[in-house]
Amino acid sequence: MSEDRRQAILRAIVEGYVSTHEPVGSKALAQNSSLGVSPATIRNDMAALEEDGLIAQPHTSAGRIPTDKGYRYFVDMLAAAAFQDSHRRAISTFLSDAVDLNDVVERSVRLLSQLTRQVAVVQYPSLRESPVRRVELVRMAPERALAVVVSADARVEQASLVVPRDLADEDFERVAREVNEVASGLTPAPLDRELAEWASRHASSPWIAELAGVVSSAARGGTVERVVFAGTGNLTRAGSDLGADAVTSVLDALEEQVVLLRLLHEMAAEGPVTVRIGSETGYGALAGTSVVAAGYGNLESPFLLGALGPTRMDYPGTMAAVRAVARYLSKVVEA
Amino acid sequence: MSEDRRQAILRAIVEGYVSTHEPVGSKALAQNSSLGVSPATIRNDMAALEEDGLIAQPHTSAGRIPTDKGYRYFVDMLAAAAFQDSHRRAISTFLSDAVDLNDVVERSVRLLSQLTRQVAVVQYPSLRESPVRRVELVRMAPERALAVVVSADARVEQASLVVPRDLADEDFERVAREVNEVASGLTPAPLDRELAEWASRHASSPWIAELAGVVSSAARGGTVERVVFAGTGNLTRAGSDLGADAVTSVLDALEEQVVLLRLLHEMAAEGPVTVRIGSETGYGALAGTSVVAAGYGNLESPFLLGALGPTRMDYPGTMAAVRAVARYLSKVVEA
DNA sequence: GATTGGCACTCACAGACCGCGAGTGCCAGC
DNA sequence: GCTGGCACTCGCGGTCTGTGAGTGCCAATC
Repeated sequence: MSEDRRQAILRAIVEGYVSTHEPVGSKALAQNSSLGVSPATIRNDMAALEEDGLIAQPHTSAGRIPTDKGYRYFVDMLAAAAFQDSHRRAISTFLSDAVDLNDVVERSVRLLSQLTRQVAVVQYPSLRESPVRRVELVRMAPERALAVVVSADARVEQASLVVPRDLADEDFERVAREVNEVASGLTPAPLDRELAEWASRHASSPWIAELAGVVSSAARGGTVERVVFAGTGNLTRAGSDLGADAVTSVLDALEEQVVLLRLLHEMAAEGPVTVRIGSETGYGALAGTSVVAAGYGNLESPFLLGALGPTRMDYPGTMAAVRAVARYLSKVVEA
Repeated sequence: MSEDRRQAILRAIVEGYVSTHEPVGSKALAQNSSLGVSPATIRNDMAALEEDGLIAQPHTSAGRIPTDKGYRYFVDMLAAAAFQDSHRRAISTFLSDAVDLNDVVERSVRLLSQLTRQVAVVQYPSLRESPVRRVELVRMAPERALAVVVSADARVEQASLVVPRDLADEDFERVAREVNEVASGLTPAPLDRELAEWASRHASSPWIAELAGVVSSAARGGTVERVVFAGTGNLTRAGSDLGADAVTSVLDALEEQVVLLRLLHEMAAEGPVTVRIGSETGYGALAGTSVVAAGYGNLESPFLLGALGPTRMDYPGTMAAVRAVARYLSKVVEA
């Protein structure tokens, strides 16, 4: 029993099940695929594959379907997925006339969801290393102010802070001018130092320390990590395996964002394009769904993107699309 | 056959069906509701109601369920829905510690989706009438620049424009200073005049006219109308009548945004809290779903919010929640 | 030893059948 | 105009059965 043939059989089962959504039996396999062996032989190999936990039968007299572990094996043995030329063309036409960064991100999610026919997720990039261009300080109420940090790459972050109720407007304006003088032109690292030093000169006004902290973190991209989705409709589109409950919990998880971001972070740390299959995600809410993730931008601390769909998904195609969009976004962000 | 009793019967049918999800029959109605008449009488009235197209039976030997028209009648005869005190408390605790406008909006959608157990939609308010505080002009590439307009209420809008490739950086900076001098402190109406006048003084540089236009429209809140959702998971949560197809098309419509915004606009024009039931929405994709919408903010040209769910929804409760959140947002925005 | 054909077995699925009961429409009587 | 009574309808859930795809095992073959 050659190890090669078993791999071929597993591959055929995965591909068959992905395309037909039905358990695949030994006979059908012998006919359709070009293995050149009889059903009985295939059955023997299938028994071995089942022993290894790579495939399973939904019920006794049915064909086999891949388990999570089987998909994993399949994904790992994928050499390099062919990337359709149509994809490449779609990317350029779809994204070429984006006007700004937000637009690029939004078009990218849409595109990714269309290419993969899955739910696409892209994290907004916050270009953390570009210098601060200007800090706007606006007094919203007697004791509340809002800091708007505009960085040189036109990212805008805002954060609110509390100011003393009895602070005179002139003093407020003066501080607003000062913080601009201190912060303008600095990238986050020196910015932190300068702001801390500046705040220490105003030790008598604790709100200035708060302001310094707020500006520092805003310059780093703020504390919030935002993500956008597209293609949530694909979860229920005909052919999705997911039951109503599964869809509900996935939608909830998407809205939650926290869970999703943590998962994507973990995955991006592991390699360029990574796949988590079903239970591998480690989140009960995502049982039955797989996630294909990649990072883009600075590879030290990348921004995240990915596609999410039923375990029975077209892994090669999805991985290729995710990789392609990640590359494109990297180019845009790095430029 | 008193007209009053028929209304009471219709009301009982709607309420019964909404709470049990099952067709309601004459016998059950006679027992549970306090109509004080026999099932036979109710049957007669039911026959009349069916004649009028207000109710229907899914199959011959089943109870009655309301039609879209029946829900409409029910909604129209709702006097004033009692607004639970728990709602009021939820609103204050949930929204009290929002830090800025975006935060308020995001908390509001979440809240609305929780109160109604439906999909909630809120349009981002763009406070169009507040004065411009500052215009940032950033050159992104030799022939591309980005204008960031910060208004006094800390709304931030950005838009990109094309500049001459051979424009010297000094000239660019000078124009950046000028546009600030011209625009700062002006509300949209005078802003338009001043900018147009300023641009006409620079008639030899057509890109300045473009800049003026871009700033004008950004000050008005930009061209994009963004909306946020929450509670999409409620579409598939147990008890939702919607089939997989219906959910798919609703999710698609939500992502589309255009359709949804148009619908909400139409509805907001009609009154404070308006309801579209099933086919009344006029969009095939929303068959089987109803929309409860309201405007908030300036009632001349309000921003929009609403809740969206299966036609079999709790109309009084949903309308009350939508109205309450709209009021709250109005207060925040007007302040 | 790997492969193959044969064979008995299992079991989900679809269709047929059926009884129950909720609900109806109609009618005669109050 | 309301009510009780009654015959009728028909969807739903249950059981039953035949069919066929698919299996596991075994003996024969290469």
